[in-house]
Amino acid sequence: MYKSSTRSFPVYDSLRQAIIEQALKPGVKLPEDSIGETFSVSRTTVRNALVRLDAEGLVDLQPNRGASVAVPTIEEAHDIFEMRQCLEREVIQRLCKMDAKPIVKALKSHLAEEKKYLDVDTTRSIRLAGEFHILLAELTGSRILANYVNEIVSRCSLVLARFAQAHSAKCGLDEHTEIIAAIEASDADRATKQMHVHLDSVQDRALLNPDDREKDDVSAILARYASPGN
Amino acid sequence: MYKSSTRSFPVYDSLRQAIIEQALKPGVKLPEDSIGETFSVSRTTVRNALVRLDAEGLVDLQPNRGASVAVPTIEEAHDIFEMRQCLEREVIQRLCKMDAKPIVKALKSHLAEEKKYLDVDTTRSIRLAGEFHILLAELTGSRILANYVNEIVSRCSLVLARFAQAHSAKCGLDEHTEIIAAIEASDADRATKQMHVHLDSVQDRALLNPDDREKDDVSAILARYASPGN
DNA sequence: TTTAATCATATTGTATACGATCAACTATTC
DNA sequence: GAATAGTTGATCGTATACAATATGATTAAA
Repeated sequence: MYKSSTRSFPVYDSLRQAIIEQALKPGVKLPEDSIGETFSVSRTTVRNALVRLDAEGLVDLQPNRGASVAVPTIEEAHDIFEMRQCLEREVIQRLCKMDAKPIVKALKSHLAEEKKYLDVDTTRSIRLAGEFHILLAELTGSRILANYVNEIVSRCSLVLARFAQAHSAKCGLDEHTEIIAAIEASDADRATKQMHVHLDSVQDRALLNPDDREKDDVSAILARYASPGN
Repeated sequence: MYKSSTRSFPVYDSLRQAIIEQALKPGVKLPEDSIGETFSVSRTTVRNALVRLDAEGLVDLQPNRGASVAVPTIEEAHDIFEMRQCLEREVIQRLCKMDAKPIVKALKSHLAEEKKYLDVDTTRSIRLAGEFHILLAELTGSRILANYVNEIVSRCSLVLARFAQAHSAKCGLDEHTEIIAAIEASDADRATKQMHVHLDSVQDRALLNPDDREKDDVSAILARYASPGN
């Protein structure tokens, strides 16, 4: 959908990757000037990339205020996870209606990669875990579905950056294994349930955590300091 | 998600509407210069709008070739309809878990509008029929889900523009009525089935129509003329 | 000391300019 | 007459320039 032959594509791609890998945290300002300097392009080009990222929901572009990494609210966070459940359920159900053989082959190959970098390269490991889900979606053969899953997985990273404590490195590799097994057996119900459980565990890490909700809520933080003693 | 206080918003919005209402048909070129003239803005501003529309899949933006209204392939058309089934199923299932009263009220009010303009203002009638589905999605309270439905409904218009013969004016008003009734009864299964049937009928109008597939395929058209007699 | 107002600086919004690319047309050659 | 090469006009990609807006600091007044 986005053609890579333009100068704005590398800018878009780098920013996107940085946001997903949480190098750029929610709320961080993204000034056109400085980004342009680091990539040696003009603001026009940077702006192009930012508009796209805004359309994808990774960046918040406010008139006259510039761009910043999107800061999902807790409500949006829930919506995003629900949406992800919906989309990935669809993925699983489609895959289970297809010929399992080539699908399982591709998935196992990916799983091997995941195993390889587990406990070795954390950043890469997390990226691969996300790409497992994108691969699943691509294997359905539906470009549109794959795009949506790609987008929603990215936004989940944003939610995790905002609300989750620390990344569990062992980010569900066993669960990925079980999902593959269920697909191999063409057992749609089991696969769906496995996926549901898997995504729930990711979500729980982020959201079943009432304290974090107040992370940036100034009044809530101050309330803790305003003890009766003062 | 898109702030309306910029000069590019009206351009974006008008183009979008024109594409949805099929005034701008698939494949039509969208030169930055002439669009800029009609809106009295510079190419920079037009380009901004086009990038957004490209991200939404309504416009195809090719490097050095400019923008044109997207021309969905038959495969994409199927993907889009399947995706729509998936999303709207989710909408219905969420609505059936909620308090039916305010939902049904809003829906019936919209339905009255639909009835009002049926056989009176075709363009408006078609638009209202689409907006019924967007309203359904908005009533779930999930902004993300509503956005996705909005996008996919727009893309369905594109598919219809590309493949369907003529618009049936009575675009499923009865079916809308039945869906509301099922929601009113909080009967998720019935509502889901109704929605499925409804969307299938829309899709059939477009795609169960093997001739159209070859509409622009020159060799296929010529093949019909190259009878054995020649 | 606090509040309000003013100014300076930084950053964005938009237009314009110029180089690059593409598409169509013409002219030349075989 | 067909094919290729060269040319021209239109359109796009990107940088730059200037106006408009926001932000933060400084000063003046209460």
